[in-house]
Amino acid sequence: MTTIYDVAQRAGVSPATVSRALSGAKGVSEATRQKVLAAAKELHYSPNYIARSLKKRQTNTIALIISDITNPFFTTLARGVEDKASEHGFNTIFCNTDEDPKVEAAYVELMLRRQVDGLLISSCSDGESLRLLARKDVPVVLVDRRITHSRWDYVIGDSEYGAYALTRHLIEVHGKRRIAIISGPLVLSTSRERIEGYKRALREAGVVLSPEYIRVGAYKEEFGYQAMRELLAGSFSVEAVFAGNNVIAVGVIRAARELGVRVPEDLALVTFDDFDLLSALFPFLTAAKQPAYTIGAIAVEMLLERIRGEKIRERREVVLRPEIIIRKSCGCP
Amino acid sequence: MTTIYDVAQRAGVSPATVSRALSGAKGVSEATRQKVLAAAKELHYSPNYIARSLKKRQTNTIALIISDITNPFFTTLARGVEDKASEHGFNTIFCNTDEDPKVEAAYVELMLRRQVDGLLISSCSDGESLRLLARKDVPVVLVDRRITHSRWDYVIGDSEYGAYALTRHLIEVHGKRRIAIISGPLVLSTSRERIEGYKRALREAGVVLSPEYIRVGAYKEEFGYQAMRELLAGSFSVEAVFAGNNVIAVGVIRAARELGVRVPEDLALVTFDDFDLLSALFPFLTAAKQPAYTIGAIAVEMLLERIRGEKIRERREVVLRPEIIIRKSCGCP
DNA sequence: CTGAAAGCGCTTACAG
DNA sequence: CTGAAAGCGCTTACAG
Repeated sequence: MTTIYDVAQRAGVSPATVSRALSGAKGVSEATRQKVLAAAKELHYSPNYIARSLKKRQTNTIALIISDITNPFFTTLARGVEDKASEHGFNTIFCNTDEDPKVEAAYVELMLRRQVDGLLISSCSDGESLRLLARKDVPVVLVDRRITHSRWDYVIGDSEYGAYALTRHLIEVHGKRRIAIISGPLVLSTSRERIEGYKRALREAGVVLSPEYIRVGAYKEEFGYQAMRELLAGSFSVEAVFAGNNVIAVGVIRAARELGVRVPEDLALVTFDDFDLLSALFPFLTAAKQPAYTIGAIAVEMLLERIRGEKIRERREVVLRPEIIIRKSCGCP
Repeated sequence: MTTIYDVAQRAGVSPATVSRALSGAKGVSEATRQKVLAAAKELHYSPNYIARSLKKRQTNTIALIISDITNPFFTTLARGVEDKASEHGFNTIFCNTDEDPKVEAAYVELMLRRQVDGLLISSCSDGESLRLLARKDVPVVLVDRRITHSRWDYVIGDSEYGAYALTRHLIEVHGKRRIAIISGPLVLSTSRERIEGYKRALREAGVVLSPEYIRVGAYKEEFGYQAMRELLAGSFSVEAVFAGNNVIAVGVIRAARELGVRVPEDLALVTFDDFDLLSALFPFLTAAKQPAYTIGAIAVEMLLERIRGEKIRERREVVLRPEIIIRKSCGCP
């Protein structure tokens, strides 16, 4: 491996000068710079960023901790993160927690050891596994899910609004009353806020439902499936379902299909998060589509500001309104 | 930041001993180890992996260079990579090239500077942009796309077989003859091999077509769209289309829809790569589904073997057969 | 079993 | 403008 010393020798200058010339620092004469550049080229010199990172205490790397890159919402968010980060010379390490707080905590610990300059986190807990992070002063921006009692900036979609709009649509346009919600766990802000929005729409319409209509579990396909089966098996005569997110929606559809329940004829369905490609091919699901790419891109910008050490005292809270896309699954033509 | 020196002082031993105790090396007495562990804990010591990487000349990091994480095939492949890599204590840096060789070359260069221990690459060129890599002896495993004249291991799907099976299905089961292919660029092995498979099926069936039925372009939605429009506008009376990959298929469907051409009634469609979620919800597209997750996982294992320096002389060529999933878009009930 | 010392490949005050 | 020197935080022969 050729180092800065080899280049220095070849160019007949000191390593310090090579470093300056290569980094484009000013105090270097043009002649020297050319000599160094030529030597570096001849030797196919490639600087070692690990050494630089150690010295500068900056790695130009950020971590993105999410539940699953395979979830289209996170895929798009991740792309937004990668694009914006690399635009600024940062690379991104991706971590999938599969909604397991233990895995999340382990990844956070590992990323800290790797000296990432900052972290983007969609936490699968209410911050419990992030307690060790709170003690450090490494920059963090929360994405998709906020943690109320933390001081970190966040960029999220407006869950309350999306849920409200979706539920209200079912009530007003389609005259549904018996609307169930199949929600993620209450430790997550998205779940709580979507339930709030759902409740507000019902309240405004004067609909009173048994608590059984609210199913709280996990953002997992299997939970959507189970919950839907239970709802269909019970004597609730559910007319419509609000799936807490796209993964749950998949389970809901599977359950409905198995039981011969047709969507939307027998059961109206609305959901959070869109499936981009699917919707391009088969515009079917009525959904609250969050600006996933933008969430990722904005989060990176905010993180980089913190990394640069810009003095921003207050916690920044960015809440982006989802787009309500009316298609067929709710019963619209 | 607390370092190994702080821990050493606290434990009343030398930094060398701390290093040994923490790394679990053997030559350390149990008593000393406990003292060190206790001191490390009290001080919330977190080892700096950058320093370790510099010394050990190993970063435990690999790079995954693909065209677009947003493409479901690569999303799943990436998940396979991340799972397998982290299982072995490696982290993954993701790079999206958007099929631009310049971007690819820049990423490769950058990853080398970052001292990744190895690279997984789905190259968007025929290796041109990887020329500088060929000179180094950093481990590389090609995924999804092979480069014939290189010495690197690869893990890919069997494009020739998949294309053959798909085309043959159109001919034998549906009696189609006028089958067009909308293919990616010829610099990519996947394109060439899919065209080969397509041609073999036609040849065996004694079908002779004008070269106009073969459209070569890019793995881009826009190209699928344009090519489909041209095919439909011409006097080819195309009965069926083989879309070179999933992205092209999306463009094909958009074009057909715009022109009021129904799939499969007016036009049969088969494609490479499945859309996992979409297919779970709407089983419609007949496709050659490549084992994307497995491709990623196997590629990592092979890469790690190279990184460990295991002496494997020959180039390893893993070709995984895609599953032919017959659904409705080809005309099957 | 333990420690002193060198070194991984850079950057950057400090002098001149 | 240029160089000698120190140091980033580890690991690991080499001694003892």
